[in-house]
Amino acid sequence: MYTISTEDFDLDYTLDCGQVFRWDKDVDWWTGVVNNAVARISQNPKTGELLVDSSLDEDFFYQYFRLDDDLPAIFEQINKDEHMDIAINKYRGLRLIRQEPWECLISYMLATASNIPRIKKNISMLSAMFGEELEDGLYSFPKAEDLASTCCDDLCECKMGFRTARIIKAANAVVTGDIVLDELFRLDYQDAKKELMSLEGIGEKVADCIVLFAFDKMEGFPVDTHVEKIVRTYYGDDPFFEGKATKTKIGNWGRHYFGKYCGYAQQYLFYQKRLEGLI
DNA sequence: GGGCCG
DNA sequence: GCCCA
Repeated sequence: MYTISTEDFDLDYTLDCGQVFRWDKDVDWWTGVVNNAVARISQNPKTGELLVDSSLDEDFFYQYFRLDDDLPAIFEQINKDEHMDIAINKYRGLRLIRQEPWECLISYMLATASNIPRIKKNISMLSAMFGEELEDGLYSFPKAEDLASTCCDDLCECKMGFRTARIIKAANAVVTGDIVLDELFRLDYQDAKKELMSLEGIGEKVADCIVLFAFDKMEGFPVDTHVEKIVRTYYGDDPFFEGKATKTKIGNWGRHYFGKYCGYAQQYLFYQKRLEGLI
């Protein structure tokens, strides 16, 4: 057990905002599986200090929770209007998480036409069937090899529907080296996205999520149905749109309007809508 | 624009 | 959401 002191970090917002699917809260403690290890974390509401029970060290969580991001500097960049001002003041401390590329890839492929409870269920079933048991009831996320070598019928137990075949294909692409995930760190935003979109089942939105959450591309601005509604409601008359604000136009607008940290802007708007609806 | 799997 | 018609 050890502590990590933090500033501008809210554990609840960060783990609850819908970017990660393997954490659950029980009273004051969040339990999750990350990097093949179990972690239990609670936050002192007064001091912001984290209490951590895990074999993973302080440096790991510093990276994982992006405590290296200068949040005040990021807010200064994205705080373009009263809507963002309200969101960042209300949910201050929400941070993006640096996810593991492989798990993030599969998680967001599963997110297609789904919802957070179901995505969580799918991933937990996937881990229980193909991962390693770390503690009773807690399993590591399966390796690409584990999923590539299974037959469709076994994977169907995980209730992933039409996503099943895509998951197997993606696992095979990773195992054969058809796509090398670590290489994507070296590519810029556009190229990394293009590479991901060569996989079946990955379009604009999913690719944006993956480059933003796993590959450090803060220009990712995923436009799902919620972000589309938010932007149309708050910013739909922006001259940039020249008419109807389509999803692709909204993505380009977000990158342009909020600048290089637009991924943070997207997450604050997204979380606010999930909790409050359109206001 | 409709089908896809729960 | 993605994909294909």
